[in-house]
Amino acid sequence: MTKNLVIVESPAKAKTIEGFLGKDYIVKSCFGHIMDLSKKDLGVDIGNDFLPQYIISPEKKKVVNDLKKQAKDADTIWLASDEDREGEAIAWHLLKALDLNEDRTKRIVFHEITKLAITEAVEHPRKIDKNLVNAQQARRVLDRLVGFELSPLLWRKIKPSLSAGRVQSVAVRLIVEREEEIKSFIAVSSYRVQAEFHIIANQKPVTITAELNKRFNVKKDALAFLEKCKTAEFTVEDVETKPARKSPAPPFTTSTLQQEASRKLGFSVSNTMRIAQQLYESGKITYMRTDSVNLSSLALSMAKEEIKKSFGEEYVKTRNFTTRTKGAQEAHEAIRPTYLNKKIIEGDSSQKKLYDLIWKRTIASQMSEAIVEKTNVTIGISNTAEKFVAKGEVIKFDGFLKVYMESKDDDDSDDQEGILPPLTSGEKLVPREIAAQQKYTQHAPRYTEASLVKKLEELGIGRPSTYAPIISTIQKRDYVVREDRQGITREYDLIVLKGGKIREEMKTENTGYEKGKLFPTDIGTLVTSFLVQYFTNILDYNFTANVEEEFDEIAQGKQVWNHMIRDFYTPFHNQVEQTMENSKKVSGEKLLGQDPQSGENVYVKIGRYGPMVQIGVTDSEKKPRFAGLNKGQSIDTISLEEALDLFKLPRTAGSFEADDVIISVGRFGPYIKHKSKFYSLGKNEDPLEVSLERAIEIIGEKRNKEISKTIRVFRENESVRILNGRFGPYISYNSANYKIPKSTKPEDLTLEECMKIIKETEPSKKKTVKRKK
DNA sequence: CAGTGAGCGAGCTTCCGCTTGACTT
Repeated sequence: MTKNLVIVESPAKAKTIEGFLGKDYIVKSCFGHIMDLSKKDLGVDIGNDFLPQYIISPEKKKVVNDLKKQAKDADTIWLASDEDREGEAIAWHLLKALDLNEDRTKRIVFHEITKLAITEAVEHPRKIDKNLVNAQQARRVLDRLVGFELSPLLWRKIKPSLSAGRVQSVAVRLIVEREEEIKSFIAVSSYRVQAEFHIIANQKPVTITAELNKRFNVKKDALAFLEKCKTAEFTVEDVETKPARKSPAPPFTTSTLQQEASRKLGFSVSNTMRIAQQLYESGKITYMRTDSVNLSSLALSMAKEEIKKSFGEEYVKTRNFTTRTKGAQEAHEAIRPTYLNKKIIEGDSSQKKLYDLIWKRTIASQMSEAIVEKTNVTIGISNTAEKFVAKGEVIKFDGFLKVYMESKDDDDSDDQEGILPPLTSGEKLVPREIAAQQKYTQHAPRYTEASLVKKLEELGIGRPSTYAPIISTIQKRDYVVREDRQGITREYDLIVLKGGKIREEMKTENTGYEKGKLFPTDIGTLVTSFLVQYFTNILDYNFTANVEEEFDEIAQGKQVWNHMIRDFYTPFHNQVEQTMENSKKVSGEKLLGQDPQSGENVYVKIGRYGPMVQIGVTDSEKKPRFAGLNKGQSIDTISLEEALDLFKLPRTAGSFEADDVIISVGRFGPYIKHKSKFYSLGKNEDPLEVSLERAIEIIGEKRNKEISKTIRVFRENESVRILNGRFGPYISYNSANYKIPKSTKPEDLTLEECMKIIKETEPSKKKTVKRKK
């Protein structure tokens, strides 16, 4: 009989801890939350003081039953879920779901997985903190009420299946408003003047680049300035050097890891988390969902050791970072390598890269500051008051920079500050070239997945475990798309003074090119403007921060959780009802123009299935015609001509093998239909232009592919085929697929054997293909 | 997988935060 059962949230953690505790302890995991609000109705009994209707989550039934059995055999049950609001609730749910006796149940917490931390935790058990549990209930109930009252409102007023919530709606709002800001942005230009001076230092020619301390708004002024420069003398007026220090960034949290992996490695947020999970499960890094920048004392001493060994004593400077993040709960350590003396790990290339990043960041965080010397040289111009300024930076001691430097989001800073040669006051300089370049102001950057996470974290919205899911939810709901967009070329002036002559040039640059950025869709924009209009309070960027303060008061026992919920819900529910009654259905309808053929109005709007064009009106005798917008089109930007083009499909390209070849665009893009078979059209094919010849070619290509993937067909029964697919050979029969046992060679199968496999195999439960349409 | 958008109107959709597997044919 086991004396002690310890329950933690993560199975990987369970494995490690079991090693620390010895044979009297068995450690199991509950895989996160085991109970949740019922999904039928609201799951909250409004009339009964907001009593939550908990059920054991269906996918956790097995886990709970297993734990129940283990608990029966144990003398003492140790609830060791994480030390935060959600963890406390998990402990409480375990108590309830496992039907535990409170006298032999103990609650323990630790935020480092070290033997010392765990044995200490076991020595200091406590009771479940009911206040903290109540704070979690308030959080959970509030989210449910907001989500399950706002979403149905959207179904009625905009379109079915839409969703809204405390977190996702604000995330979308950020992207929508950034786009609006960009749309109304007007780039203004000014002329930046740079001079190149050549001097001889240590018998070597060196170029110094200096920038004028003033920009000219108009070309005329830039020209006038260069004209003056023709005859001017340039003198070094001042050389100022001052030392500066640079400090390393704190160790990784989930959010900063996602940002750096995106900037330095180009990983998407979900990719980063998947790889981090693999590293965690194989024991290479600590837990990857954390908001803490704290390192354990063990980690600090390991870092010290490693830095001393690899770089020398003078590079060591251990420090404790404190979090500045709103609402951080710090149940875990920062993300770090488990063993800091392990510089390189086994694994695939992405694992190696991510590990390397984590190792460097962790080590650098415990290294000395870098000492730099900054130099500012002011160069006077004899016939005008403006000055040229040259900036230099010299690293005197590299410190942590030896290992790691954090990247910035805007990496297009073109002022490279290098080393300046020694200059003295009064020294005369001769310019080799002075150039005035027309520079345009930039709009605020669009969000990337990672910079959105950064912003959400700043606002205290979302948690380490939810950043990646938020990003995918708002894309799944079609509120936001992640895309690359082509830029446009723009002309700019370049005026160069060289050899006593001024030359003017018109040059072009590419601007506005976007890679992997988040753009709002028509639906995202419409839903956001609806919610902002009627639920300004919920969509407020500070809403989460404000309710978090109240949750904290509940956790401290200063407020009763369902009172807080009542104070929120009463006006909120009233708002919902008012909106349901008073607001009209919104579709974002816009009149594009008239159809030249019929003279009828052409509208674009959001329909039941998304953005569409409509010719004519519904209440006229003639039925209106409809067409859905294609991918990449927007009701905001589509032209009348493009809209009318959508009605040219489907079209018949001609006849092939006595059947029509029909070309159209469906949910998955443009396609060819022939003999009730579908053939996708590639990116480079225009469905309006594709000829019959090309269509036949595409049909032929697909047929050839089919043949090459066929391993065997039976003449006696052509509906049974052995095919080669993504996951290896399989049997296809009546549009259902069957696995081939590993022991048999697919090419040797007889028809009888195939039929036997088909009969014996349970028709595999069809994956519920419920998709957003 | 692949045009659907009223008319009649069933029954469905939805939140956030904890955790990993299942196993694609």
